[in-house]
Amino acid sequence: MTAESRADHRPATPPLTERQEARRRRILDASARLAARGGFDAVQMREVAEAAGVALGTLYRYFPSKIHLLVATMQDQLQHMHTTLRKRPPAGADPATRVAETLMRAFRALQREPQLADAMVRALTFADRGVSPEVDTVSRLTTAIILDAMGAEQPTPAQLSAVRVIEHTWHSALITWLSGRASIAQVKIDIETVCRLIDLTAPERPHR
Amino acid sequence: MTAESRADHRPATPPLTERQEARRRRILDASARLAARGGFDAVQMREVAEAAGVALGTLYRYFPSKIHLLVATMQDQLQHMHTTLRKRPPAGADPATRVAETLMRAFRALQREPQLADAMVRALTFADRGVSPEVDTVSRLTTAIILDAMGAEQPTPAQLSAVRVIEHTWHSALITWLSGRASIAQVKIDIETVCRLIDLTAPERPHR
DNA sequence: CGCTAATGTAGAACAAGTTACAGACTTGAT
DNA sequence: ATCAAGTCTGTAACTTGTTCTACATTAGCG
Repeated sequence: MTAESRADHRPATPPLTERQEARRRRILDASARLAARGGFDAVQMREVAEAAGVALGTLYRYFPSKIHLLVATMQDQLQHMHTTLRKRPPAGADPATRVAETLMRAFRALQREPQLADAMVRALTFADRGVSPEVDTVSRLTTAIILDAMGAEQPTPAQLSAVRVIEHTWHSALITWLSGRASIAQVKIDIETVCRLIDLTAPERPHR
Repeated sequence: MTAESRADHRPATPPLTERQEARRRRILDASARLAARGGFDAVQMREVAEAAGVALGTLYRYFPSKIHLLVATMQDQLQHMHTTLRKRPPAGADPATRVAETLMRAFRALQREPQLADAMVRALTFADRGVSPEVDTVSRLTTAIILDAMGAEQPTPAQLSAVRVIEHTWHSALITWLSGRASIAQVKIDIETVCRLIDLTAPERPHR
C-alpha cells in the first residue's frame, strides 16, 4: 500500500554489477554443492563463504541468514525445473493427471539429490516471518508450475484453493519422505489423491 | 537388525520412578511456558533446565535435543486436545463437515497460543530422521483425531491416503498462517477444500 | 585524475545448542 | 546397612550461526 510497495515491489534490487552477480552465483552454487553433499547441516556459513571465495561478512550481506540462503537456493533450482518442465509439458488427458505427472516428475528430480532437497525444504518450512517475501516467491513459482500443468489461465478461487492444498501436500509429503517416514509409493498415492481435488473444481464438466 | 532393535522396539522406556515422572513433567511444562511466551527461539535449553529445576545434562538425558523436546511438547498438547475433543464430538452430518469442524476447532485452540503453536509446528517440520519415531507418534495421534471425527472404524486405504493428505494440508496451512503468509479465512477455505476429498472416498453412497 | 560512499576482507567476539566430565545423590539388591 | 550401578548436578568446553570492527578495495562522479 505504501508508495514503496508499489514502486519497489519485489526486486528491491539496486541492479548488481557484473562482479556482484558473479559473487552471488558463486555463493548459490557453493550452497547447492554443499547441500547436495551433506544436507542442511553441511551448509555451514563459513564453508559456503570459503567455497565461494568471499568473506563471511559479504555472504551475510548477500543473504542475511542461512535460511535466506537456502530459500534462495531453492528459488534458483525451481527456476531450472520450471524451464525444464516447460520444454516437455505433461501429456495426460485431464488436468488432474497432468498435475500429478508434473509433480511426480519434479519429485524424481529431487530424488536424484535427496540431500539438496532436504536442505531446501527444511529451510523453507523452518523459515519464519522474516523470510516471508522470499518464501512467497518460492510459493508463487510452485503455483505457476502447477497452474501451467493444469492449463488454467484464469483460475477460479476454488481452483486456487485446490492448488494451495496441492502445494501443502507436496511440501509436507516431501518432508515425510525425506525424513524416512513415508515411501515413494505412498507419496505417489497421496499426490494422486490430492490431485483429484482438481476434478471437483473443473468448471467445464458440470455433470453433477 | 540388532537384537536390541527387536526387543526394545519403540517404548524403550524402562518405567520411570515418581521423581523422574515429575521431572519430565516439569520440563515439558517449562518448555510449553517458555514457548508460549516467545515461540521457538525463546525455548532455550539452559532456560528450560533452570525453569524446570534440573541440570542441563539431565534435560538432555530426558530429551536428546531441542527438537525432541518440542516434539514431545506437541505430543503432550495433542493428548490434551484429543481428550477435550472427545468430550464434545463434532456435530456435522457428514464426515467431511465433521473433520473440517474438528480441525477448525483445533486451529482456534492453537490461535490462542500462537507462539506455542509456532514452536511446536516448526520443530515438527524441522525434525530430521533422528526424531522420526517421535514425529510418527504425533502423526498417529493426529490421524486418530481425524479418523475419530470421520467416524471411520475400518478405514480403507483410499481413506487413509485422504487422511494423510488432510494432515499434510493441516500442518502446512498452519505454517503459512503462523508465518503470516495466509489469513485465517484462507486456512479455513483450504481445510474445507481438502476435506471434500473425504466425500470421494466414502463407500456408503455409491451414487456415481 | 582524485574524492567519497559503498562494498568487500579478515578475523575477533558473541549466542545458543550440544557434549564432556568430575563429583554428589538415589536406588535396588544383597 | 552397605555396596555397585545408575542418575543428577554444576560447570566448562566446543560448534556453528550471527554480529561487529577496523581496514582495504571498488565504483561512480566531479
